[in-house]
Amino acid sequence: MPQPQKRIPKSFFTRSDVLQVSRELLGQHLITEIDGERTVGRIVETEAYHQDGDKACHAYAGRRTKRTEVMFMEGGHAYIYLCYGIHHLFNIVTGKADVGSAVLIRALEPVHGQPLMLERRGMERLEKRLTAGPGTLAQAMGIKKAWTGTDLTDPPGPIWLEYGDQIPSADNIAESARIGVGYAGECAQWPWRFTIAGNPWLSR
DNA sequence: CCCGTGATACACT
DNA sequence: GTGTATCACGGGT
Repeated sequence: MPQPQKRIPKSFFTRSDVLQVSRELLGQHLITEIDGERTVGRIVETEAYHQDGDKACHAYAGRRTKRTEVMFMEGGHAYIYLCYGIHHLFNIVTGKADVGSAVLIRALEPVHGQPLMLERRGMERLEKRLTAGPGTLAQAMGIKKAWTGTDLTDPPGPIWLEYGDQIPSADNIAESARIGVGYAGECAQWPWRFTIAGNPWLSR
């Protein structure tokens, strides 16, 4: 028996509805492999960003800069940037080329490689703060800013996504306002944050 | 509540 | 080219 195709294909990410992609990313697995060491996390919290009308989006109104250029790549690429001088934030670009939209991964449930994640975070014991937040999960997974622009669907990459085995039903997906975007005026209140309701690994 | 941290974006020479 | 306000955070008080 051949193994089922587990890696999430490009067609998943190139769809134009970033809200739908954000919802469907819940329950999927984010995987990194560095020097043969693999870490796996189940996505439990996402946020959507889109250039059209969304003032919280770095690509708002089609604004292209050196940093945001990768947001205009075809869906399925990584957009990684440094926030507040310390934290690497990992996003997945969505949609067609030349449209700036992406999904921020905000929290993971550790699935595999917890000892290495703990080491990267300088922690002794498994507790929520290991991966509950976009900056901490990037550190736990060993995500590097140099990976921005990487094609997440092109093996063998250091980072990719696979279908998870526990996908939440629509009833178990909660929507709320995005975190930390108060500067974006009325857009800050849009319910573009998606979580697996009640999951213990959520941020905040 | 407070603040470290450094890249980035953009205004202005 | 240079100055500087800002930031999709996290940890501690």
